[in-house]
Amino acid sequence: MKVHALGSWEQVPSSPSTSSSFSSSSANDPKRLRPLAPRLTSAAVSTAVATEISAPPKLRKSFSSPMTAKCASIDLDVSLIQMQSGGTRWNPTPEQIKLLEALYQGGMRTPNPVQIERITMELGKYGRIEGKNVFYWFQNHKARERQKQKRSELLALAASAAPLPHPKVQLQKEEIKEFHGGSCKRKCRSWGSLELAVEEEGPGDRTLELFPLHPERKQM
Amino acid sequence: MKVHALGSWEQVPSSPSTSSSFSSSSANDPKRLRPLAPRLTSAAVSTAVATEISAPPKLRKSFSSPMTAKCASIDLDVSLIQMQSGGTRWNPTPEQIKLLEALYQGGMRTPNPVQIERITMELGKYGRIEGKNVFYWFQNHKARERQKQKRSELLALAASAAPLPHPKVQLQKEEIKEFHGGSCKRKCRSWGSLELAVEEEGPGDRTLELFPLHPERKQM
DNA sequence: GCAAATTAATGATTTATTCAAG
DNA sequence: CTTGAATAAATCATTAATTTGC
Repeated sequence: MKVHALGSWEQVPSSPSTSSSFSSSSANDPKRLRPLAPRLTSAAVSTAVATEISAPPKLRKSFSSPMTAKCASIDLDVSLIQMQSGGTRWNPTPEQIKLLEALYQGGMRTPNPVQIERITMELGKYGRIEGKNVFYWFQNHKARERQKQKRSELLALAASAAPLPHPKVQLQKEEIKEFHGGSCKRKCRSWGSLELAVEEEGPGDRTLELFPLHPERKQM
Repeated sequence: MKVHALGSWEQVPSSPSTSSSFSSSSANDPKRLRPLAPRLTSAAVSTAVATEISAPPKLRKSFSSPMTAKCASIDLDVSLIQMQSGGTRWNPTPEQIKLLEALYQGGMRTPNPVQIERITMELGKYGRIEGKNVFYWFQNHKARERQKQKRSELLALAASAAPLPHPKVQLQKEEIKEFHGGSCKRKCRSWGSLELAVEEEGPGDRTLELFPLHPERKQM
């Protein structure tokens, strides 16, 4: 068995089983393409999810342990298998989230590899999880907490120093919700026309630059 | 994919939240300050390396030393040596750079794991190199070429005193949809740039994501 | 009630910035 | 100053929530 050790990103398998990982290139080429397989129906999804949660160690074997390769040539196959087996993204269980948040609360922000491994193992008790999920969780959580902080600061600022009837502040959805005191739960589409001169819409809106040069070359 | 390994997680508390090892880590969250990275002691390094976990999103193969072309147990030693030797960063030889630039010139931007491995092997003939070096090189080169491009565009613009080449207009959701005619749903961000418009590669190309090698530097 | 349609939340990727060695 | 390395910010994409029309 070879084990390469530790090289930078490599993880050392305790058994010869894995390693390849290249496969992880989960979504390989069809990067942006809509999944060939039509989206699962909600029923199917529910079932799948439920099953998965209740029986973590079972599903998707190929996804979690592609045993092959250490040679590039095989990776392709692995990728295919992996894709077919329906690689779904990690969906944290309440227990997992609880623990992660506790750690974050405790001050953890960017756990090192050793810490990540420990956390992964601990969380593995509650459901399938990988180190990268933990890593990503901290990255995202940290970033989003920052955003929240920044926004609330802005909000406070706009509120305190607002001689203007309609402060020109770009509010985020959550803030708008907050602002309206929860009386208007959603229906964001119409929020823009409420008393607040908020013109922001859904998450799909963005500032775009016109004149795409070769849009057809991207994705398709 | 998966694996885990070495980490010995002795004594697994059933109530993780109290695990001292967890919270102990990064108690500080220096917002912007980047702590001086104290040089790791060899002992620390060994430990870190030995338990490196990494489940980097993509790239997981052992992109390590050149000399272990096919797999090997030597990787460990090389890594250690490299790290212990004062953590010198990769210093590309002229031959290596020449080849990399040739590849870039040929259109390569974000080589996939397989490609990276091949490149690493090839470049290994001229000097020590790891997959991550190749990865970083492409990332940086791409980014810096972009900066250069942007700067020169700005200069040209200032010189000609011409109006903005790409007027930014805030489109509404519906307009965006209409504008794109549904052929390209998203991914509009880089359209404004000439260079970027053509940079995309074939369907087989994948991007690699890095896993922080020494996150502990932030925390200590 | 229910299932399609919408919207919000968030996992995963990519790009921009920053740090610091040489 | 150049550039390898690393992190943060922005973005993309999928899943869960919620709403809506029947």
